[in-house]
Amino acid sequence: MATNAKERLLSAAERLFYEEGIRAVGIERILSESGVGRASFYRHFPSKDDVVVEVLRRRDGMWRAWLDGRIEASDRGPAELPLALFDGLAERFAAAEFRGCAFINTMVETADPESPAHHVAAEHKEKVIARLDRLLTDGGYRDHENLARQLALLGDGAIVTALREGTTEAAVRARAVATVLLRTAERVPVPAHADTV
Amino acid sequence: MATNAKERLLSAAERLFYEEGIRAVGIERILSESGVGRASFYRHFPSKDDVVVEVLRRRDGMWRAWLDGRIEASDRGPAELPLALFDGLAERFAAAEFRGCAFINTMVETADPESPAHHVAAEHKEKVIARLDRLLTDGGYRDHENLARQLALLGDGAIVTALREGTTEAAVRARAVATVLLRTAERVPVPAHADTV
DNA sequence: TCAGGATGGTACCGATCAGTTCCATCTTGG
DNA sequence: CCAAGATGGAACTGATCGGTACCATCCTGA
Repeated sequence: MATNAKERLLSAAERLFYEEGIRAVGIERILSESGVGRASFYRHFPSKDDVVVEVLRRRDGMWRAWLDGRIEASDRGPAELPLALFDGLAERFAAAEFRGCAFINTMVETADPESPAHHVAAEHKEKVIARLDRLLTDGGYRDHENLARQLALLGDGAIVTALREGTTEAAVRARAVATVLLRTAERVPVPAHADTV
Repeated sequence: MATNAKERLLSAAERLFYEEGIRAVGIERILSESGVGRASFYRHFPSKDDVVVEVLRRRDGMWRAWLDGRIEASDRGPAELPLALFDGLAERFAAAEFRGCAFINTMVETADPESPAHHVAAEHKEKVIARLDRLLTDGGYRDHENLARQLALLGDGAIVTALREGTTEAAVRARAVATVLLRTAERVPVPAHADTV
């Protein structure tokens, strides 16, 4: 192989889909920007829809690995570690290429909730919520599942708000709400060296 | 005029754009579903983009009128009247045709932040925030502008969450967060017959 | 060295896109 | 009652869509 055409296709498609939208990007664009021939494209993917799904799967993995990295790198204590999500979002919003959440965007663009792309996007969010749930459980929060879903809702709200405003303010705003939420939440008594929010 | 072709065009376009997305709906669909001739379409609108903008303007007016109605019809006291937003969202999420927020969807579909459609969508959100701000001011909240933006962020988060989940739960979740937010917010002392959150 | 597989390029397909033009018809105001 | 304007229908444009077929070339493993 010349230099892994499939990989070049996926990375070009991922960037273009995110920056301009799935429907807005034609096969031609993906081919020219990746330098891959038309025939090679259809040797690797049966159709454009399959590329969309595979791009989303990749991005799901990358995104959650990024979140894990932000959690590990955070100097917050266990009780306020969930706020690392919003610390990370603030960075993302500042990026020049920020164009919202690829998964929300996909669900908006792909109206059909039964489409494979919609499912992958929905599954991504559930995985993120599961991660937050673990974080909150470790932080000693009683109603961790409900809290996880509230934090995820706040995160998504921040993302669409940042897309509209074009600034990072939404992350700070959402984090402030999350902080109030965690402060007022019930926690189970932790045995030793407990830290507070 | 046969029976106001322009009105039929706009209402058909509004429904189709919302249900299936702007890019996904071609002129042909709008024509066949509205029963308007092709030539008549271009007599009323220079291009499809102009229809998009006018549809959004209409929807902006309708949406905020609906919000005002929900506020007026609410039996909540001044301090918790802002929660009427989430009461209303719960109803919207339950509707069969619910497909998220037309303005968020437009900003997602229309990648270019300088496009007229994007601007109309962004302005809509600012007007909603201004309405919430007035509500919070009347409710006696000190940091009303910040609170208004936090509630709007919660509302948008609830909408995209509801789009993903397909249930009304997100409205309840967001309202719970909003309730905590209002309960912990500082309020100016009100003279007489003050009511609490 | 040579064969086989992967590759990039191009021509092509039918369908659909937004937009233009022309025309027959219908409605309505004067 | 009739003229003027608004209308719906259809044919057409050039561009682009996703997808197929064919071909010359290049890289690599045996």
